[in-house]
Amino acid sequence: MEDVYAKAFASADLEMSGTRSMPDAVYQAVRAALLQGQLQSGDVLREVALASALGVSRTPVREALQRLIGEGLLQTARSRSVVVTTLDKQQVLEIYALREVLEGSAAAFAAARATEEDIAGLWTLIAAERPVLDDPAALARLNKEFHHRLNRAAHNRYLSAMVDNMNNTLALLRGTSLGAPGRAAAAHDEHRAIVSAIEERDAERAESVARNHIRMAKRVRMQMLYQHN
Amino acid sequence: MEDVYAKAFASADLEMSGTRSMPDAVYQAVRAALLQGQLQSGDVLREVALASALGVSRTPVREALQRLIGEGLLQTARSRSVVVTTLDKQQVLEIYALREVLEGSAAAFAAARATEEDIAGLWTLIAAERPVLDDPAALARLNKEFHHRLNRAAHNRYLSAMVDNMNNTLALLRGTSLGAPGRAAAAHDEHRAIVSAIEERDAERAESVARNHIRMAKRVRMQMLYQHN
DNA sequence: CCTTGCTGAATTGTATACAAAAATTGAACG
DNA sequence: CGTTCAATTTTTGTATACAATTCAGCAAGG
Repeated sequence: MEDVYAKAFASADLEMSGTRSMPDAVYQAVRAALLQGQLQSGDVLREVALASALGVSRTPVREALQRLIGEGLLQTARSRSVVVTTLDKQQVLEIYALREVLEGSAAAFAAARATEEDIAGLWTLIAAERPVLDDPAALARLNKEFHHRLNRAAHNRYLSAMVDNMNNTLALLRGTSLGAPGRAAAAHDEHRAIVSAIEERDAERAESVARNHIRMAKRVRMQMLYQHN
Repeated sequence: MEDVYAKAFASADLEMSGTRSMPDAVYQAVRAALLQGQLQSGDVLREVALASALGVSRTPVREALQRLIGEGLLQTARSRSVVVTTLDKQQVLEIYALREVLEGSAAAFAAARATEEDIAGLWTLIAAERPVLDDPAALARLNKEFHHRLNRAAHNRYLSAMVDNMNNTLALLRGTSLGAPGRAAAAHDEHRAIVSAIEERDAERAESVARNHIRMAKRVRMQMLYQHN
C-alpha cells in the first residue's frame, strides 16, 4: 500500500481560508502538489484516496480534478483513471513555440500599458534575484513570480491566463533550466533587458528580448531533456 | 414558468453517438446552445431544469457546467448561480488584442508547417464562401470553419485550443460582423490573401495579413456594439 | 411609498448508495 | 514457466438524499 498521497498531502489540511469553496480548496491543494513536484507525470490520482486524505467526499474532489484536466495539468487515461499529464517532446516544443509568442506579446503590451508600480515591482523582483543566483530552487520561485508579474503588466487577463497556464504545464517537467551552468546569470540579464525595454516604452525591443529569453530557456530545457537542439 | 430550456434543448435528445461520456454529451448540448445563440449572455442555467430537459441527473450536468465555466463561456454569479458569460467592452478589446496575436502567429506557423492538404482545404472553404456572400448566417458558419482549419494548419495543438476558445467566447456576442455592408466581400478577400501567403510559405506576410484581418473584424464589431472605434 | 425583516420555496453544495466498468488475483491448462 | 479465463476486488460513473444557502413574497414599520 505505497500511498503517494500520504507524502503529497501530509500536512495539507485544506486551507479553506482565502478560498470560497471546498472544490476550490481541493483544487489548490492538488495544484500545489503538482507544481511543487510532489506528484509527477504518470502518477495516478484516485478519488477515494484523495478524498480521505483531504477529509472530504468524492464529489468536490471530482470537481477539482475536472478543472485540472481542463487546464491540462491532469489527463484521463483510456481506462478512465486520472493521471498527471506526461508531455512528449513534440508537446514541449509546441508549448515553447507558443510561449515565445505569448510572452513576447505580453512584453510588448506591457511596454504600452504597464503602470509605474508594475515596473517598480519587476525591478524589485530582479533585485531579489541577485543574492540567490546560485540557489536554483529559490531562483526558480522568483523566476516564476517575475514571469507572472510581467504577464500581468500587459493588462490583458486572457493573455495572462494563457501564459500562466503554459508555464504551469511546463512545471510538470522535472528540474529547472536555471540550474544549468551560467543560465542563472544569463536569465537575470535577460530579465533586466526586458524590464528596461518596457520602462523605455519600447514595445518592439521588449517583444524581441522577451522572445529571445524564451528561446534561450527552450534551448537549455531541450538540452536537459533530450541532449540536443 | 417561462422556460428557456424548452426552446434551447427541444429536440436535443443527447447525441450520445460520438461522445464518450454522459457529461461530455451534456457539454456538447449546452455548448451548441450557447454558440448558436439559443442561450444568451446573462441567462441562468439551473441544474435541475437542465438535467430533466436532457434526461440525466444533476451530477453529469454539474460536470459539464464546470467545464464550460473553465472555458469562460459560463460564469458563476456571486450567488452561486451559473449564468452565460457577459463580456464588457474592455473584455472584448482584450480578446481581440489577443486574437490578433494568436491568429497572426497561427498564420505564420501555418506558412511554415501547413501540409498541401491543409492548404487545399482552405481554398475549398474560400470557394464555398463566394456563392453565399450575401447570406450572413451561412457565411458565418463557413467563416468559423475557415478560422478553425487555419488555426489547425499551424500544427500547434495548444495554439489551436486557445484560438478556438477565444473565438467561441466572441460567439457570445450577438450577431455577426459579416452582416455589415461590404464586410463579407472584404473578409473573403482577406481570407484569400492569408491563404495565398501561406501557400507561398511567406510567414511574415501571412502574419501581417492575418493580423490585419482581425483588426478589421474588430473595428466592425466595435462599431456594431458601441458605435465607435 | 419605500425599506426592513421574516417565512417558505427553490437552488445549490456535499455526501453517499448503488451500478457499471476496469483491474487484479489465482487457478487451470498448455 | 507462461497464458488464459473467471471470480473477486477496486475504482469510477450516476443518481439521489440531505444539508446549507439563497431567493421571493409579503407584512409591518418608518
